[in-house]
Amino acid sequence: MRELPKQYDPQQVESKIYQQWLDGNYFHAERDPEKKPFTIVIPPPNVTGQLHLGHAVDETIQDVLIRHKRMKGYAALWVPGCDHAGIATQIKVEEDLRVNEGLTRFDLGRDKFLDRVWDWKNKFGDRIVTQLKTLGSSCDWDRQRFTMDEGCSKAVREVFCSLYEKGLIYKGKRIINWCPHCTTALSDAEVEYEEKPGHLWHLRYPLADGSGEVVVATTRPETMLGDTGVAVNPADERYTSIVGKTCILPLVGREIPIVADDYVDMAFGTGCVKMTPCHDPNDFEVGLRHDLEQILVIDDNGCIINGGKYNGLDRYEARKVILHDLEEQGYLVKVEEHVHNVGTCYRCHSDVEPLASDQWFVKMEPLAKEAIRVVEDGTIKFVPDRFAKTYLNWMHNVRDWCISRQLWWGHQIPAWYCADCGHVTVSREDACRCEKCGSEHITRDPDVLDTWFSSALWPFSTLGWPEKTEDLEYFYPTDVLVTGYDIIFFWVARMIFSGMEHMKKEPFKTVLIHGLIRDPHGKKMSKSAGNGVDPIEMIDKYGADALRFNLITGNSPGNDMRFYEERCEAMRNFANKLWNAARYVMMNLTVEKNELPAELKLEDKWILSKLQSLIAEVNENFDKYELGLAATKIYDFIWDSFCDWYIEITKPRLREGDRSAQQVLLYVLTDILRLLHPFMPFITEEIYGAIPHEAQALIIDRYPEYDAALAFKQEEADFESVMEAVKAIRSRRAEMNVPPAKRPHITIVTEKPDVFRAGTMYMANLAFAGGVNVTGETPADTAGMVNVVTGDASIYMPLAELVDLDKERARIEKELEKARGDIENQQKKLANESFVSRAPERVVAAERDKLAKAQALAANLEESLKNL
RNA sequence: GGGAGCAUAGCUCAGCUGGUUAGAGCACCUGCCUUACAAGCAGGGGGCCACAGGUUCGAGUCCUGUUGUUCCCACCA
Repeated sequence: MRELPKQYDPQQVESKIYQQWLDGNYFHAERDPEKKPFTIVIPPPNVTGQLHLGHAVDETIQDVLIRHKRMKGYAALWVPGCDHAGIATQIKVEEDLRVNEGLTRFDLGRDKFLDRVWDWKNKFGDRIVTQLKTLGSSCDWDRQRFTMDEGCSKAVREVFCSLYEKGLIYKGKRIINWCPHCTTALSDAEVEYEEKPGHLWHLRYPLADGSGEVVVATTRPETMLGDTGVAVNPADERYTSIVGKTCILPLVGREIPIVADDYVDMAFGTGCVKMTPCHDPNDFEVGLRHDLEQILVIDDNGCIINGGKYNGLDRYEARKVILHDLEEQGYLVKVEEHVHNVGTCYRCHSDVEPLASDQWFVKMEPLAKEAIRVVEDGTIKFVPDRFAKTYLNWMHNVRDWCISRQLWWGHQIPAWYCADCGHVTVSREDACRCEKCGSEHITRDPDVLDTWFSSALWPFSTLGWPEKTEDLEYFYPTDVLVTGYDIIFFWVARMIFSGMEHMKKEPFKTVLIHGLIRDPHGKKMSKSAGNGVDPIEMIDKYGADALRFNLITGNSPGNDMRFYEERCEAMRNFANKLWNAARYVMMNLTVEKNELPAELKLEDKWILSKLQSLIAEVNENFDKYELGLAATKIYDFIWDSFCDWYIEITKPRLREGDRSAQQVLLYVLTDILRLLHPFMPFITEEIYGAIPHEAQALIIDRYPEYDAALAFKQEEADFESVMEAVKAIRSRRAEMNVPPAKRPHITIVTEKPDVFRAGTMYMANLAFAGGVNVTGETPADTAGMVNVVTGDASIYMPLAELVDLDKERARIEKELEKARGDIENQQKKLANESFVSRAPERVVAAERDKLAKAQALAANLEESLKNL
């Protein structure tokens, strides 16, 4: 046993405790045939990123789950690791190059640039790991992985080749989303749409035969340079006569056909649509149906090409010039205000340019089938389940996944092109010759794969796949995946179909979704808005336990929450409260073993019984992933039941050296530490180490289970009668401004004298009594005494000099009136035949109790009034 | 256009399968440095649970609609 300092100092404790856990190797999960496995893989944070509050919530939830299961006796494995984060990391390194050396990646060349990125990764890769440790994460660091380590890279290669062989990966020319700033293709999921005010320009295209004109409406006039047709709806009678004719594209002079296609909405604009097959997905499709020419007019950097005098202009610059020219030459009919959705890059928020490009795709339809099935049939559950709908809706409408990225940082696509025969060799080993013609004139595809391609394999690649490892055998499928709702499409969906395709087994059984952390005004936290809160700063200030408790409580599953620093402070106070409660118990401790005494007093049974209810509820909450509720209940029990009542009650017993009180205090405190440990691991471990304990460390101690032998329902109710009396006395004294030093001898009149006699010892402390007399009969002379009444007791206090008789009478009458009202309500309710017959028995019984109590209270009040 | 969430005390939010008197933190008022804790203790004020219907013996909780608000998805130029 050690002395504990008066104030809890997380700074001193946390790093020390974390080191103890590491030294004890407690985070390491062994495959144990005697134990059930419980596995979580971490959503890998960006390797060069920094911990933000979003991570903090995510990791805290996972750590709570892992610690709980570990204490429950599972082989609990939490696999940590980082993501190489293709675009994000490459952009950072390029930016660094540009600022410090004035160079681009092309100046360095691919190999040298990649060396730089690896340097960067090695320099900053530890930062986020260190930060995870600060938070208390009990990851199995022996199993730490990286999406570009050897094993994960092998998994990526295997998956690519296997999908290619099955015909589920193909290369083709499609309209893809292109970010001109990141100069790479993006998947549909990586485009964020923003509503922006714009214009609808109506342009005049003269018919080639001089018989008239068509007017088309567009939001992007610069794309007209790539127009190769005009489309109208076949059912649109206004235009039937011109279908098949041609018109002349203004400024360019190209003769383009007018075609009829169902795609066109007759009601929108003029009903005539200009077709730009290379820069609009719909036009692309229409173009294929009508064999329209494809002319790419915007290049990788967002500048005009194949556009004559406009070549080289930025797309928005070109828009101005082209509009000017159109107007000048009389082709601009009118301009309307028009709000429309503009796709932006999720990394840099530049406007995405749709353009036709040769890219690699994953064919989604066959893969989606299984991914839909396992969620629909409940093999994989979403918590809260409404997110299953979000997921299914997306999966049902999913389109092929563009997986090639024009970057250097990532898994390079294992495809080689033959210069001689044109064959594409896709291979698990690096190819030196064309597999078809044997030519050595082959070049590797320079592109890399989408970052999410490798993270999609994370649940099994981290366990050793494609090797058949024992870890994979034992720990897969994983149990819970914890993540924010914002990456369901990016990651969760892709892990599910990947798991089903390559493992033939779901990657996890439960997807636990949480909301986003917002600032106190409800705004999204971001670096650019400058409203981000650094979790490390909060940990320095209030301790990791306080931050964790803040993040885990006060919100409901799947909903966003606002971050208030004051709540960290409140949780720090809670930690301190626990600290001092423990300190107090220890100061009075002479017993050396945690065991309950042979004889329990009323209040002992009360707290033990309350503890059992808590244990049962917390375990239930855990089963339903209601972590916030569990945490709140533990908080309430510690602060209210344990500190404010039980500790206060046992003070006189401790003063007298009562060992049984010590034993109960130690017993309850120990269970409290166990219950709270997953949420506040540091302080609980620290206290545990200072009191008599059996396990080597709290982290591997058992989690409390409900013990029916310690549930004393009758005593619990009895003691609450005493509590009620205490509260009533305190309340009266406060109303009357009785100074604390004034301690009258009180008389308790009750029909349960045994119950109240058991409480006389601590009445002095709790209710400021100079002495207590418990009797069955009202004292003979109660004149001028202050009388406080509860359902089970009528208490008399000789405070005559402080009493204003009129006020007193008015107060009692008011209470009486309320009691009578209650009685009337209860009687009415119980007289209702359908209530008595239909409501469950316990509810009816409760109503009867309530009636009896109100009646007793009323009787006591009447008596009180009479004696005034 | 489709879908989802939210609306409860001055503020931010809990309230788990419908069941006593709707809770917490912060803020506010009163009294206390009572030998674990002033990062504390005791007491207190403050709520037509958005609105309108419905189901039920009973609705903050379930259903329908309305209003407000936030978000996601979608190829209307």
